[in-house]
Amino acid sequence: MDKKITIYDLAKVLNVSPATISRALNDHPSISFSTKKRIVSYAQSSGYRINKFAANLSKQKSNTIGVIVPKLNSPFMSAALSGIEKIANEHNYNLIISQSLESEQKEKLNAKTLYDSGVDALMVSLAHETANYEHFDIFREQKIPLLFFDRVDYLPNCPTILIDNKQAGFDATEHLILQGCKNILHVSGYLKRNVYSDRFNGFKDALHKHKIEFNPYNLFETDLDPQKIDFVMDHIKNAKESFDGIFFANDAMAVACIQTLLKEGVRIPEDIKIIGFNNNPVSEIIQPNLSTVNYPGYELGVLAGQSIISHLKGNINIQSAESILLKHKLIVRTSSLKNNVK
Amino acid sequence: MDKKITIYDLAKVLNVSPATISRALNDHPSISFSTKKRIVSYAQSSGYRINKFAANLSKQKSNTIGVIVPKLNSPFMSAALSGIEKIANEHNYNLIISQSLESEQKEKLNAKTLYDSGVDALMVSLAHETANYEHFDIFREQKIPLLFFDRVDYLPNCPTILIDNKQAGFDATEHLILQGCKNILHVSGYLKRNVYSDRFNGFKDALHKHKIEFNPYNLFETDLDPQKIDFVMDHIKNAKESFDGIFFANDAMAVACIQTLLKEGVRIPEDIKIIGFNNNPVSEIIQPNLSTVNYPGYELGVLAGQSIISHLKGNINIQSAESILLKHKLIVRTSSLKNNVK
DNA sequence: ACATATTACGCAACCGATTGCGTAATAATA
DNA sequence: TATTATTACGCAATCGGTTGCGTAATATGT
Repeated sequence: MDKKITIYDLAKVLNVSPATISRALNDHPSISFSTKKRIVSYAQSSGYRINKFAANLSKQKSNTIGVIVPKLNSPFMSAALSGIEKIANEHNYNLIISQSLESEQKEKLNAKTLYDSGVDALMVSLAHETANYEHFDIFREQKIPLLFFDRVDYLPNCPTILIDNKQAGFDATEHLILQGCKNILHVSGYLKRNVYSDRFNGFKDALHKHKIEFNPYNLFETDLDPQKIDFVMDHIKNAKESFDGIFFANDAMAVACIQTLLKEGVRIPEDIKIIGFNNNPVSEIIQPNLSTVNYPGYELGVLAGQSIISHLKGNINIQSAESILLKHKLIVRTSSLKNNVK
Repeated sequence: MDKKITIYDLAKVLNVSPATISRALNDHPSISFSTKKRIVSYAQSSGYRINKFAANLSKQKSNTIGVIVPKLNSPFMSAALSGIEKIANEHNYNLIISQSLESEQKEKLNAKTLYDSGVDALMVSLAHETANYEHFDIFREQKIPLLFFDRVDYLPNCPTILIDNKQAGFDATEHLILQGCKNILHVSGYLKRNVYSDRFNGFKDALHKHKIEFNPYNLFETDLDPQKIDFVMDHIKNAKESFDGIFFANDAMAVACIQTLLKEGVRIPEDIKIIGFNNNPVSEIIQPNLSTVNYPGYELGVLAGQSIISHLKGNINIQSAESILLKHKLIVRTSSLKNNVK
């Protein structure tokens, strides 16, 4: 119905210049209170809406933050995104979310698109595949804040937000050892990614601390797709010395394994003790309840959001350019317990 | 380092007008093939990047789709968003995602913000609270495509994408009846929302078809927060005639209930048969496995994305302005079976 | 060879808000 | 009262593409 109304229309009606309108609407100090009120109230009643396209062009910023994640639909990632969105929303930033679907090429394309879209900042959780980081150069050249969360790498001046995966891997492994495990299998994700290599390193450290030898067959690298649990099962069955404990790099895989093992008559935790990672909702449902490591997705998202916002608002203290490590927490349930007591 | 380079810079170097640059880069037919090639290749090598702010302003469109959902972090919603993102991405649209957190006020604010941001279309899944729809008027006035998915209402010319909740509710209920249930409780969400009222109506229809009387205590309205399972338990215990079947409007609540009932010594499905809704991953994990209704989130997202894109591209056949009902599917597992056989 | 059609591009207005600089009007100071 | 400082606003350039209209150059038709 009504045509779009601009500050020029307002200016004409109110007998002031468009500049005054713009300043009044932005609460600029050099406009008197009375005209400010007059302008603002008329703008309201007339149904004026700012044209962000024009504002963005002249200010060269968009109040938009870009996010690239591997997949939207995982409990962890959607929790993280939820936290990010909450903070962004509170600070009047829009969130453009895109998925790399674990493909480096898509990640590169998304980065280009988001750059072209003029995002004021970019938050990334890396795809499994991603091996080089040239697609982020342009952001760094243009001084567009760039932050990594969860699946990170360490580029100069790029904050990272994640938990201490190495320590968490250590804790999980040591827990199994303290429950009596002597021959532990670690089912890992792609070791190229920090989150998995760190967990693996924690795993090795724990073995080392407790003078348990690490053999290549104690590690099984996967894509963590529970559909492919059979590969893991084969590895377990073909072990020279049967495993008495398994540390999974995520819960989904652990759950799939528990179900398969139970079906085959293996007792958990009596025969094999199992611990997962992430504290996925299913870990509390599966019988026996799955021990795991809590990975606070929502809180991580909130912190990541706050960090990027404070960058954008210019509160760049030295700290905020550093890594933030969130506290993880070992959650011991029955799947890993020596004496199956509550 | 390098300043931003514009089409004016290119024009100067290549001795053509900015208009020609623009047309060449947009593959406009009135530019000869040879100059097109010259311009495009030079633009490439010079590192030129379009300024979308300017392009958006002059074209008055942004290649951006806005999405408002109640919560990002639910298995269903993140699956739907994943599907939407995939389609949008394939068609070079950006997705701005925001959460209403079940608050009507936030939904209104988000709608305003997205409008101001100049989204080319809006996709909405309504908050529990939302009772009036004025915040969408501006979209309809400006002919900005508006689509509802899952939690919908029927505004003129607004496509809706969802499953046939009434039929699904009917199927779930009839299944319980056919398994021998005579006194079924329906634990519903807020009945203001279509998805829940439809399921409830299906519930009633099934009772009616099988000549089972419906009493007010056969319905229990909740916010479906599994934390508040105690209210449901109270209702169950205080029933005059004890229930022999429960139809939950979502799986999370059903699972919480199963766990509580089992703890109290109630046998499932022998004493009470239970069916959920959504086919949440936990439904396959819980013991006994939870019967449920499959609600294909990802597919729904894909369809919603395709529908909105086809609107935007102008392929507006009459069909695409209509509702789309996806196929649901009853998934029978052990939690509802008369004879507990596989 | 002359009229007409087509091709290939340039001109300049336009999208709508922002902002540095300048200045008239009013207030404060000497 | 004359002078300086403040206040409150207007002017006009700017952000960087897009696009309707006009036209010179070349091609086509008779």
